[in-house]
Amino acid sequence: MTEPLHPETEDMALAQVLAALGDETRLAIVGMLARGAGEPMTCSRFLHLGSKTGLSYHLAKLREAGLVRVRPEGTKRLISLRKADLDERFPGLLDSLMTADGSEQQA
Amino acid sequence: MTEPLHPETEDMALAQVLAALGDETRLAIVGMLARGAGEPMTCSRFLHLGSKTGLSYHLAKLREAGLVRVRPEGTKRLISLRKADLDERFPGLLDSLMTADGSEQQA
DNA sequence: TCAATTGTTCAACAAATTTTGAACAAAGGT
DNA sequence: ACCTTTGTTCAAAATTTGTTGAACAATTGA
Repeated sequence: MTEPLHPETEDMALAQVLAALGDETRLAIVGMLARGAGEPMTCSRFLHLGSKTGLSYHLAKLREAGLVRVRPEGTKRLISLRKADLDERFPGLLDSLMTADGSEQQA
Repeated sequence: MTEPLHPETEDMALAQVLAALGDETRLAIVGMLARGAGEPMTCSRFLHLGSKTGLSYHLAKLREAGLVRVRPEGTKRLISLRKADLDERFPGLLDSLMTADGSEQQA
């Protein structure tokens, strides 16, 4: 099992980030992480959103786009939102997304 | 030829908007419109981005997501960014996207 | 009326994405 | 050593997305 690869902050591509977010499952994952006050979550926290295999796939998409960081910790993987990096690369984007996402939850 | 359909502002779905933007061609179209100071553009203005048919497809995606308004004018179609509607529905999103897109152009 | 301009629609195709299940890998606990 | 937990990898199948070219529709101008 090889170390998970993450793009450098400056290598994040806008279209790739938006494509990664343009999926209900992945948007829900990011929403949970954003509401989680920066605390990393294990993959199993997202199991209600899909199958084990499906989540592995979606989390890889998010990681490759630069949205999340994955840190192996024993047999688990700790997933965290790359908030500081995203704010640096795309100022204001994450905040506006979370505001928008929050207003959708109500409806 | 039936009138183009547009979602109401409150019916715009975040994931659909992001999916529409998660494509280089469509992101380029929106970028041009955003830099165009609100002036509507005809489809032919985007011809350097792809074929006539392809643009028709991509513009429909943008229209269905709520990003652009399409107004038939004679034999042409005037395309405009729904900036006010987007700012109302997703405050700050468009601005952060255009800032980010601008900073990508340089690289 | 005829031709040119502007853009859409359709069907076929190609390509990328997503889902599924089985098998595997690494670490921890007993 | 064995079993459990946690998550990945692989290949196949299903689905969605994007592209192409031919035909069409509406408007404009000569």
